[in-house]
Order: sequence, then structure tokens, then C-alpha cells
Amino acid sequence: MANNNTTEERLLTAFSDLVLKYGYRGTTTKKIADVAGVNESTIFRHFKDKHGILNELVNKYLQDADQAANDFKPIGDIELDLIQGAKIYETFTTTHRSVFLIGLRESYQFPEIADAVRQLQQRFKKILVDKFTEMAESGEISSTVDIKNETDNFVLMIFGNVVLSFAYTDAELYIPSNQFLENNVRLFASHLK
Amino acid sequence: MANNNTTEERLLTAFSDLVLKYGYRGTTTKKIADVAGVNESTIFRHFKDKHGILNELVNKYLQDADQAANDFKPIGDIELDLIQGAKIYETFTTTHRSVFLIGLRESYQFPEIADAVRQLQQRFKKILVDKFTEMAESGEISSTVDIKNETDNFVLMIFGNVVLSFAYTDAELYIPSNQFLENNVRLFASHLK
Amino acid sequence: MANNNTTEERLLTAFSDLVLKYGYRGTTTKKIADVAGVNESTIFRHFKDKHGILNELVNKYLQDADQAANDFKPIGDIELDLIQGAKIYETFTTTHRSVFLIGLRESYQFPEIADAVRQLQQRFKKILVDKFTEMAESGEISSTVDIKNETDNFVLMIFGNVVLSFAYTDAELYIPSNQFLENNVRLFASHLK
Amino acid sequence: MANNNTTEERLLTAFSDLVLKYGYRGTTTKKIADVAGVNESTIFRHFKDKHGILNELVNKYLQDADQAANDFKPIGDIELDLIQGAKIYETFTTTHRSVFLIGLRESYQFPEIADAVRQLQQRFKKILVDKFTEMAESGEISSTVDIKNETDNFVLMIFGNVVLSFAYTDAELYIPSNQFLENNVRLFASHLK
DNA sequence: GATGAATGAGCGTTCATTCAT
DNA sequence: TATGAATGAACGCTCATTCAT
Repeated sequence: MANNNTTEERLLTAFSDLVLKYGYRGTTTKKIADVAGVNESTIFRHFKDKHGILNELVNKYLQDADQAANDFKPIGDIELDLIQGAKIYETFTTTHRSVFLIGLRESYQFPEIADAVRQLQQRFKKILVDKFTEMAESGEISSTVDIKNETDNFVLMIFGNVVLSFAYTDAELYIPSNQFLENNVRLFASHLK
Repeated sequence: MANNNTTEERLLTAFSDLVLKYGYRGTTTKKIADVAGVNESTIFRHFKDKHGILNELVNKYLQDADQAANDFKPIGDIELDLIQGAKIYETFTTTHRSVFLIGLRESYQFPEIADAVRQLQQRFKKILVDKFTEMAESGEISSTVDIKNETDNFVLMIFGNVVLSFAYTDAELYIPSNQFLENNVRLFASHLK
Repeated sequence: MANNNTTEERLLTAFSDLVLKYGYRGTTTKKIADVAGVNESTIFRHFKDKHGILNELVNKYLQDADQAANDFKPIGDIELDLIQGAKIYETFTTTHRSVFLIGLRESYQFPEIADAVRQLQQRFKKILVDKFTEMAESGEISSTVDIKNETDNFVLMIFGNVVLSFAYTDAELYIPSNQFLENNVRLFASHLK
Repeated sequence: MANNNTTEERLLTAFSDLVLKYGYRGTTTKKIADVAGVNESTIFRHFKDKHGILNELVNKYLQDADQAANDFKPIGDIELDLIQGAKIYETFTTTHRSVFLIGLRESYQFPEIADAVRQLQQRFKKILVDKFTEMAESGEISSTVDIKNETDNFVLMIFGNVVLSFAYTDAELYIPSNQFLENNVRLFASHLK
């Protein structure tokens, strides 16, 4: 038995962990059961089928996504706002790594997950664009700043780093969170002032 | 019969196409055979096993990767150099979509492919950093430019856009090539002058 | 369902029976399942793989072989001792027909089984030679008897009859057990007195 | 190309050699073609099918078997006659090892070969029994000799040694030809005088 | 006379899922 | 609530055989 949690929780945790390494297909019900310390057939008492486990995680993802989007409230300081956005995005995707990765890897099989992943990105972009537009109108941002494209670039950049960190877990390729926020995001922000 | 090409070519094409949708595991030998219009067992006359098909594509990837890295020769104009780099990177990854995606999605099962994908990224980064450092020393680039981090940001950005375009093929999320080079890369470059 | 035994027992029995007819390779998992009255995949719940079934039988063979060798205790009466030896050898090999035959037929693919079959033969030979040597020393056997070669001949003879009886099951070629012990073994023994 | 012989001869030789190691089933047409140095499909130009190769060898076996039986002409000297019989049997079976082994191993699949192997044994037995009976009638052999059973024992013994030598090629178990004839057969014969 | 390309049947094995207990 | 036994569909792969050249 993996830990003291509910059987259902242990199954969800086992599934999440295994998906990181093996992907959805490679995460067999046998592996899940072994890691969770239960019988394979027990899975089907708690979830309709293998897909049902994923659905549960997707539901949590969607709830948290709303929360994260609501939590992201730019305050009008470009630097702090981009750092805040990057931080929330990174925290959220890390918390929901398995769903994020399935959305990335198996987007064709699970279009609804791919959609969910995309939507989050769009919402973050919109929040930033809206705020920056507002700031541009009030003169806080120079009118020469190309808000739309800069925001696109920013989102691509933080998405790129998250993908690198998840897809190649053991690699030196991605930039660790703190360093990324302090150096890279801050540097990016400096061009918008 | 899918088209007039060699059986081997048809198999490679079928494999590549299916991998985009279904991933490596989901691309069954039966599907490959059906798409290529041959009997399933014919696959094994042309390739040692299923992995052998992938190996063939990886070999081509590695050859082309060398070529692409050699082709990327910055001329000392920041804007043109970044555009050139982004264009070559994008062209190369598009040509080798299937291998790139397998390296991204199934990095755990195929660490050598994940490595190959990573290496390309590092090589591009190094070429840029080397050139920009040289330009900074000769005064063509202001000494205030944070070459290392700017290059990181640039590479994350073009990587992010490539991943988006491949992973969510039918989505409106990624920025189409021409537009990306003209608007986003150019915009990014403008901050380095 | 073939009979009331455990699924595992039914599988082992089915495998054993089929091996006599078809050999190891010819005994397909489908045939085994059909004869045992279970689904083919059920085999793999009970045994790691096809070889695992054989391993199980080989383990039993090895255990029984020790027992058989220990049970064979010549009492110093040549005739009775040869009959006893022949009887134990025949009973043992008959009980483990399938393993014996695989060791004989597929010795190249399963050298460890071939070894096991050989060893039994050597052990029986040694027990006889040791006893007869002891009897020769105590004068119970004439010193003119060529113990080593006579024993070789005896073992070849009983081995030959066992092989005939197993390999050509429906033939009239081999000599049935009782008759063999009463006539042939006894006749052979008569020359050693 | 294996040697200068006819394609057909090379195929037959390749088949014979492979059968010793791998048995009939394990001797794939691909292996045969590789060893013979021809294309796999060439086999089917020379033989109807895989079984056809075996048939060819069986035909030769049957012709030679007649020859061997005719060659075996006991002269009335028990010792020399048994040695002669053992020698011819051994030579013949060695020459036709592959067929002999298939008859032994795959007797169920190829009953006609099993028959052929059995018949040879019966013919040898009959020749010996007939001669010894004749000798008994003429007083050359003591009337106390149990001709039938002694002959059975003798045939089992030489059969046993041949099987050992073929089935466990690399083993020290069987008794090498010369030694077998000089020691074992001679010893056996000594009891009949 | 021989080849190379292709096939279809069948093999051992894995997997998500069901069912009786 | 959970288990252990069993299943059927599918998978990657091998094999003897066919056919056009």
C-alpha cells in the first residue's frame, strides 16, 4: 500500500506519476494497480474505465484553471505582472503536469484535453493583453510597444520553458524556475518599459 | 497502393504520418501497412522491426541536423540572423516532425532521440551566442545586451511556437511561419540592437 | 473444461500431453489453451511465458530425480537390483515423459534439460557400478565380470527401450514394461552371476 | 555459395545439417537458403515444398536401408556377426542422421519416417534371429540361449548408443564407435557362446 | 535457373475489462 | 469494498509459400 490516503487518491497519484514517464498508453492498468498497491480490478470499481481516471484529473485541472486565471491579477507593473503571470502559469502546469503532458503528447486522442491546455494559454494571454492595452491607453506604456506580439512572444517563451522542463526531466536544457523568473522574465520585461 | 513511390518510402511516409496522430506506440504495424497499402509482414522485409523504421528516420534526422547546423551562418545582422536561425530551425523541425515529436513525447522510451532533439537546440543556441559575443567584442552590439539570456529567450520562443504548431495541428494557437518570422522574430530582434 | 483440476494443473497436463505429440515448438499456446479449456491469455496469468510452463515441469523433474536416485538402493542381489533399477528408471521417465522427450528431441534448444536427462542416467550408472564393485571386492561377484562395460550395456538397453516406448508410442517395437523386466532384464542379469 | 555441388545437393546438405541442431520445425526455409547460399524461393523450384526436401532424403534413406539390410550377412560367428551388425547399423544411421533424428523426434508428424526407422530395426533383428536360430538348430549355439530376448537386448543396446550419440552430440555420455564395438558388443557376444 | 518482392496464416504475448466471490 | 480468475481483441513478428521478372 503506497500511503494512507484513500484508494481513489492513491490511484490518481499512481496514474499521474506513471503518465509522466510512460505516457497515457504506456501507463497500464497493471502498473497503476501495482504502484497504488491495489488489485487491478479495483480500478474499475472506482472509475468507469482507464479513461475515467484521466477524466477525474481533467476535472480537477479545469477547476484549478479557473482559479488560476482568477488569481492572475496584474497590478500595472510590467515587470511584476509578467513575473506573476509566469509564476502562476508555471505553478499551475507543474501541479497538473500529467494532464498538461497528455494534452501535449496525445492531443489527437484527447482533443478535449488539448483544448483545455490551449484555453489556459489563451486566457493568460488575454489577461495580459487587456491589462497592457489599458496601461497603454493611460500612458503607462509607450504607444510604440507592440502589445499583441510582445505578449505572444512572452507566452511562447514561458510555454517553451515549461515544455522543456516536463518533456526532458533529467536534462540540463530548461531553465530552472527561480532563475527563469529572475533573469529571463525580468529581462524580457525590461524591453517593454 | 498509396502512391507510386518505393514500398520502403511508402512505409516511411505512412509511419511518419501516423506518428503525428497516434504517437509511436499508437502507430501499429497494421495501421502502417494499411496506409502504405501493403501486407503487414512486408514491413519486416524492409525493416528489422518496428523500431527499425524509426531508426531509419532518426538517421535521416541526424544527417540533416548536421546540414542544418552547418547551413546556419549568421552574417552579423541581428535581425536577419535571428530570422535566418528561426527559419532554418522551423524548416528542419517541420521536415522531421515525426522524429521531433517522438523525441518530445516519448523521451523516456527513446532517450537517444530526445538527446538528438535537445542537441539541435543547443547547437543553434551556441551559434547565436558565439556570433553575438563576437559582435559585442567588435562593438556591433552594445555591451549592455545580456547575450546569454536573450538567446535563451529567443530559443525558448521559437521552440515554443514549433511545439504548438506540431502538437495542436488544427489549432489557431500557434503563429504561422511567415507571420512569426516577420512580426515576432523581428520584434524580438529589435530589442537587441 | 477438461476436468475438475486447477486451471494450472490442467494447463500443465495439456502442455505435457501435447509435447509428446508435437514437441515443444509444435505445442502452441493456442493448442494448450484449447485442450485445457481456457482462454489463451489465461496461460500468461499462471506462467510468465510459454517457457515458464516447461520450467515448472523441469522443477518437478529435478525434485523427483533426486528422490528416484535416493530411492534406488541395491541390496546386493544382482538380479533384483537390476530389476529395481530398471523399474525406478522406467517409472521416473514415464512420469516425466514430456521433460524427458524435450531433453531428447530439443537438446540443442534446451541444453539444461538435456543435462538433467543425462545426469539421471549417470547417477543410475554410478549407483550400480559402486554396488557391483563392492560386491566384487567381497567376492559376491566373480572378478572376471567386466563391471564397467556390463553396466554401460545395461543402461543403454533400458534407455533404448524407454526411448522406443516414448518416441513411437503406438508401435509394437518396444517391449512392454512387465515383460521387459521379467524377461530381458532378468536375462541380462543372469550373465553376471 | 557453400560449395561447388548442384544447387539441389547444397540444399539437401544444408537441410540435413540444420535438422541436427534445430529439428525439422526449427530448420526454416530461410536458414536452409542462407546455408546453401541461394535465395529462399529457389528452394521451391527444386522441391514442391519444405516437406519435399525431407521426402528426398527419406527416399535415399529407404534405398540405402535396403542395401544395408542386404549387406548384413551373418557368417555364423556370433561375435563377428554382432560386431558386423552393430557396425552396419551405426554406419547407416550416421549416414542418415537427419532422417533418423526426425523419425525419432517428430515421429508423430511424420509417421512414415518413424515407420522407416522402425522397420530397419526389425529387419536387423530378424536377420540375427534367423541366423541364430539356424545356428541353434545345427548345434553351433547352445539350446539354452534365449535367442529372441538376447537379440532384443542387443538391438536395444545398439539403438540406445546411437540415440545418445545423435541426441547429445557434445556429451561424453555415449560410447564412441570403435570402443563400443570392441568392448561392449564383444562383451555382449561373449555371453552367447 | 534463380531472384526479390510480397503475402496470409499463425505465433507468443499484452492489455483493458468483466465477473463471481 | 476489494479481490483473483478469466477473457477477447489486438499487437509485433515469423514462417512457408507464390509470383512476376
